Amino acid sequence: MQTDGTDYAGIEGILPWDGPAILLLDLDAFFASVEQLDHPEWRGKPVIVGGDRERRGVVSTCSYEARAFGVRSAMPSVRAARLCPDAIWTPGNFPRYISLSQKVMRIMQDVSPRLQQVSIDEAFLDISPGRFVGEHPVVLANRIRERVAQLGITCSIGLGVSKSVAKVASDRDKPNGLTVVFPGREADFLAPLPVRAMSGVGRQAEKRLNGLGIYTLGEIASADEHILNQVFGKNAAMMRNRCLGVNDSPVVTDEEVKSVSNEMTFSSDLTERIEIEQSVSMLAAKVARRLRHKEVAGYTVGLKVRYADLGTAHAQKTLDAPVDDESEFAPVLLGLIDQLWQPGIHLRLVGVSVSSFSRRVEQLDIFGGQGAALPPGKGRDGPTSGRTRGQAGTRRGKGHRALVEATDRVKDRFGEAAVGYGRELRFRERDTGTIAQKKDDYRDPLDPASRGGDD
DNA sequence: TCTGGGGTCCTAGGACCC
DNA sequence: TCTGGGGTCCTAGGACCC
Repeated sequence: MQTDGTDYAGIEGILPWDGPAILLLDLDAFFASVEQLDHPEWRGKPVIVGGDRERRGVVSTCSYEARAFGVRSAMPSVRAARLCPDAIWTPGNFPRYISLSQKVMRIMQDVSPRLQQVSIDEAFLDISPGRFVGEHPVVLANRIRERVAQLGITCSIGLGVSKSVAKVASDRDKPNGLTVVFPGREADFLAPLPVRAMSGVGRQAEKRLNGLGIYTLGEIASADEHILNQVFGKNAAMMRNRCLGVNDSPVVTDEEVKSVSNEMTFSSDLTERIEIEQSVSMLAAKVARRLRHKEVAGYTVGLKVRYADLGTAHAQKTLDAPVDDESEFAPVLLGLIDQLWQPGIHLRLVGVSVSSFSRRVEQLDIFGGQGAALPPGKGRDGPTSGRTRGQAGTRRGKGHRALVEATDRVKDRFGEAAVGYGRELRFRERDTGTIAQKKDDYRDPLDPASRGGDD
């Protein structure tokens, strides 16, 4: 156990903990650790998850053995391959990661219900002594660490009086570390650390702070107000408080999703309008399917592109009704292409998003759902009427909606590649070449004529 | 070194309304 | 007739996080 400098080992049950106790758990090199757990022959060796050593892409996660060669997350795959030529590369197994992540989250929830999952491998837990929690925070942190270890992976934990202290603490001792900052010791713990150690200080802010002669969190804490305003804008006071270690935002459970997006970088740039339209249609179908899975629909659709020079641009449009069906919003996206692209321009990435999941519909629904602006079919048709699910599709009638839902079910059972509308399928043939190869055993489960004789 | 993919939040200008 | 100011929505871009 690392602490703020005092040797607290062995006295955790004796020294009382005054005030809030927030824990941050971070799974060590999570994806790579799971791969080493599942492939014993990879243990002790450099493993890289993500990317592809020959193609455009970056490292998602790498094992500690690979880090010894200088490989890091977000590093271009080509560079990682040069630094560590003998690494084992794997594309990753996301269903497996999700399942293991859920087990970790359940372990944490056994300790306290006040869990805030930040990402697949990271979560805050409020273990303040009181209503839900009786035991000493350090005892609980150690118990969580032991139970996670029983799953075959390790985690690093930071414990302190606030989320930002816990977060910074969790980074101090990796992997498999526990760093405790006892109440009252926050300022001393944070002061000597470089500005980048604080969450919310990225490359740009670091550069500006350094330019103003500020290098440590302690210097942020004591900087002039106008200096901090210059760098952090309206967040200036919050950042100073974070650097002092005083309480910041609470642990928030059940945060709702605000947007859903998918994007794709192509192995070679897109130059033709038809290719761009096909990619937009394919991404729209993916986003729509995720929206339906989450049972949300959004008013705003967005198109994003990245040019050959890596500059990006966006265009968006807000619709009159929320959408979760690509046949409703893909045409809008196709119309946005002209704002971002002209013949002769090379695109290396295309992205599609849907956001603004709830707005005036709910407000109008409070008064009976009879607003003139609402398309037919909206109103009090059940507990989900306020959530916008299925509303966009009603304009096309029940038959279309039924087809969409049947298609979703087929994809749930047979995978994403099993079904595709014309455009989407042609695009995949062209981009990957894999669908074409698989054509021999391709069966459209919705079309009896193409069904095999195996049932 | 030549940069993925999924997100959240903030800023700032313009349109529009009162 | 040419004007203030506040509020909200929409849009585009960018910083930051994992």
